[in-house]
Amino acid sequence: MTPGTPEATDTRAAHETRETPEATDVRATREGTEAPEARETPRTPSRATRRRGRALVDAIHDAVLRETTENGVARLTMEGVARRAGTAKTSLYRRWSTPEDILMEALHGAYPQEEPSPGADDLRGDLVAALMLFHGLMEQEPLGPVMLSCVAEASYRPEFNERLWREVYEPRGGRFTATVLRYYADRGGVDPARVTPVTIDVGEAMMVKYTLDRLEPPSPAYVERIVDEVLLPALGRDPR
Amino acid sequence: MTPGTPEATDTRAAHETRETPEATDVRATREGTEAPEARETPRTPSRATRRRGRALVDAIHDAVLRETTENGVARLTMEGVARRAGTAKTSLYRRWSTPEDILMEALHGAYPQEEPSPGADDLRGDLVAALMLFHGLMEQEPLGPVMLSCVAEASYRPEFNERLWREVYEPRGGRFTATVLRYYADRGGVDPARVTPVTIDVGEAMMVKYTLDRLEPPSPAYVERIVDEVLLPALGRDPR
DNA sequence: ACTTTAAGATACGGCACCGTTGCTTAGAAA
DNA sequence: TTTCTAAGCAACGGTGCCGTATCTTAAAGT
Repeated sequence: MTPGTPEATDTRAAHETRETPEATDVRATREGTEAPEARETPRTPSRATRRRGRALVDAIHDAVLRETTENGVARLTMEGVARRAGTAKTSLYRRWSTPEDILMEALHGAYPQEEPSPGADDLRGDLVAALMLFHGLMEQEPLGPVMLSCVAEASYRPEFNERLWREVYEPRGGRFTATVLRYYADRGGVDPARVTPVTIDVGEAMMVKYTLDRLEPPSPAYVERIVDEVLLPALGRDPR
Repeated sequence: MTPGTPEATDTRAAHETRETPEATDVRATREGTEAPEARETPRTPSRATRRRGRALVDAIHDAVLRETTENGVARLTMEGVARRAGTAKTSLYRRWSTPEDILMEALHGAYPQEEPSPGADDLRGDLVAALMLFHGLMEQEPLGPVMLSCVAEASYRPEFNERLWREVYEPRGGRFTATVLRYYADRGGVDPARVTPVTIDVGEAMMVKYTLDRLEPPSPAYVERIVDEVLLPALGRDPR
């Protein structure tokens, strides 16, 4: 207990007074250092309680997602995530070795696993519902922006793209209009020959393009227009 | 053959021996420094000739585009561009203040300004031609990958997105199927009521989605399928 | 109550990039 | 040729992140 230490902040004082073998000279260095002060990322203050296990991991997942929406995948750093989560870098490195590992895990957990459940005999209604499911995904904070950023990153990093498919998309289903199209094709509501890679993709393609251009998902009315003006005609069921 | 190898130091030697007012001590420091050795970015060797004006700017434009294809917009740095262009940071700061400024200028210059020129009376052929124009854009190195990376960056940076539209897309035309659709709508080949934001966008949307998913543009055959299976039906001209 | 485990705080050397400065020198203009 | 302009080189102090190490301490397990 070296006496005479400035009382500083309570928590810090505890560390300042720790005794090391070569206490004297080392402490001299330490007293010279100033408080680091304001950084870029919001610093979550050290809390009274200390989180462990799931609670901590959840907080970190949340932090990595928010970091990504604000800075993008490419600018993710361990320090940033730690700062945002209000934890120590050490706790991150204990479980993961890169920020992207954390992101993948967070995405896997946050990605919704609902599938569209076509029913009745309402092709149009089921298509709209399927696209609205996709819509909900892109609209929901922070998942929507994060997914956009991931798509962006994936566009010039094949390994990242692969990982995204393997660790997020595929394990989580994520077939939207495809489910509906196959359902009706099997039951004669749609000509199976019309269910092609092109027609399967066109609904989501329109949603993605719209969102990339305007930086926000289309309105529900626009989603219906996609179905009426493109999807149904492509299925040979032009409403006009 | 690798640039930056020790014996390439001839040019540097000239600077080592330069005489400064306080020559002695300053040079002492310098002699202590080692050659920087291999960096991340390919270092273009200092050439015999010294480029100026357009030639230099062109080289820098080229460098920024290649940097972007490899690292993405988010990881652009002045040092990286300078290294790649084989020039000095000083020369960059003389003209631009951020790597993105350079990128915008390079894109503006590199973006093709052709417009589809619909002719004859061949709606299908003109649509395919228009999409193939777009296809050529995405396929051509380094423009395609760069545009993808820009789309990615734009997805979480509204100012960047705005700038892209203002400084690249809009001044360079870049209407593809839209031009064709309006042409035929004016001449009765297509019902004007069918030319909507949705139908105008769907061709490009499919191209973009395909490229984002697979990291390469679709084949010409696939482009034709887009026209046959989606675009024409949406225009009320289902080939079946 | 005591022990074990995991979270947290702090520091460290290293590195890449920042934006700037002082200077040399090649190329173009006079 | 000489003069002027712009390109190039090297260095600087500063910052942010890297990955690791050391030590303290709260929380969970016994």
